[in-house]
Amino acid sequence: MKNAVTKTKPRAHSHSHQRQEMSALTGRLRQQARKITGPRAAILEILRQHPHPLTNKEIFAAMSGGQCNLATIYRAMHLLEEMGMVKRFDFGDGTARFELVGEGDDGHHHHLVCTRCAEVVEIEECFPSAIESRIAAANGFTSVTHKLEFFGICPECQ
Amino acid sequence: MKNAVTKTKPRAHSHSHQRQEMSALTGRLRQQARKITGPRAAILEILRQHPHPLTNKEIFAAMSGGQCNLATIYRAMHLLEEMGMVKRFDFGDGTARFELVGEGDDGHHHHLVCTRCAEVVEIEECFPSAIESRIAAANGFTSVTHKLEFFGICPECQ
DNA sequence: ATTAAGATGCAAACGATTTGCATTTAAAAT
DNA sequence: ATTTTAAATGCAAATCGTTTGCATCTTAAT
Ligand SMILES: [Mn+2]
Ligand SMILES: [Mn+2]
Ligand SMILES: [Zn+2]
Ligand SMILES: [Zn+2]
Repeated sequence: MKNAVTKTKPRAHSHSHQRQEMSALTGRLRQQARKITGPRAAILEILRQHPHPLTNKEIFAAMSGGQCNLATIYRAMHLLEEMGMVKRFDFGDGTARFELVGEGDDGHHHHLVCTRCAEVVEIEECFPSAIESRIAAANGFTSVTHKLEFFGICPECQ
Repeated sequence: MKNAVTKTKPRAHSHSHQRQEMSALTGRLRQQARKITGPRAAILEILRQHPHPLTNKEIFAAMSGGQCNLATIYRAMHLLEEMGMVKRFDFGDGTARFELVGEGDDGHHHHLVCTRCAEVVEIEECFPSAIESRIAAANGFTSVTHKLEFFGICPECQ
């Protein structure tokens, strides 16, 4: 039995940031009859080790020797997004960012971004669903969701 | 005396949507030593009569006979944004949208957008400042604000 | 080993936005 | 009213993130 000694139980964040097993990731691809290719494995590996959203260019740069074409990354991110394996985020700078999403998790969460140095903090809080429901009802809308990001100056940059 | 009979007092929205006088708008430009030009007058006039954010292309299309060049609109929107006369919004479709802002108003507010027909509803509610303060404090950030937009299916499209 | 659907690389195409530069113009100065 | 000049415009070319057509490859099933 491992870890028999007292140990702080790891806090499971609502948006699961515990790294996913590579096998679980490739398994999800196989289930959908998609191929496990070099580029895809490399992309998933990079996403796996980053706790914050990455741009396609950042993913591309993170690959040692241009393991694949940038267009391939764009295509892969679309596929992964459709499959619900990654979530797309928009920090308002005209560049999409992607984060790996845990199995069964829809990935909905928010960030606090430093407008000086671009540091990113993962945020647990969400827009109060009671208020959102009220907004939806008041306007006759259904399936209402939201995009929400926070911006400010981080401790380092103040 | 007009309207002597019982009448519902018009609800003043937090983000002033009462149309601004053209003279007030041009006055703000003059104060900053900017010129009142044909294109700028046309742009302000169009923004004045639209309660929802407009894209630059929509503003351009709203001008009868190509009263000005699209690049001029882009430049004007940057100027107006810097001057705090318009607020930029991002609905996540890669196209900026602008809305006229009342004098003294910072224009901060949110929208509910139909993902089927793109109908836009102006929203009064805002992210609870108490929670935002807690998020800022918990992470040592200052000057924290947020971008927030709601998405759903409007009554027509359901 | 064969095969076919799926994936990739590459370059061209795209749409929104920005920019350089010659020309025009609003508004201040005379 | 005329002159003057900083500011603004038009136009075309450039930029940037993203998408796409197509020939070529590769995964994974047969
Ligand atoms: Mn995140
Ligand atoms: Mn609005
Ligand atoms: Zn949320
Ligand atoms: Zn708000």
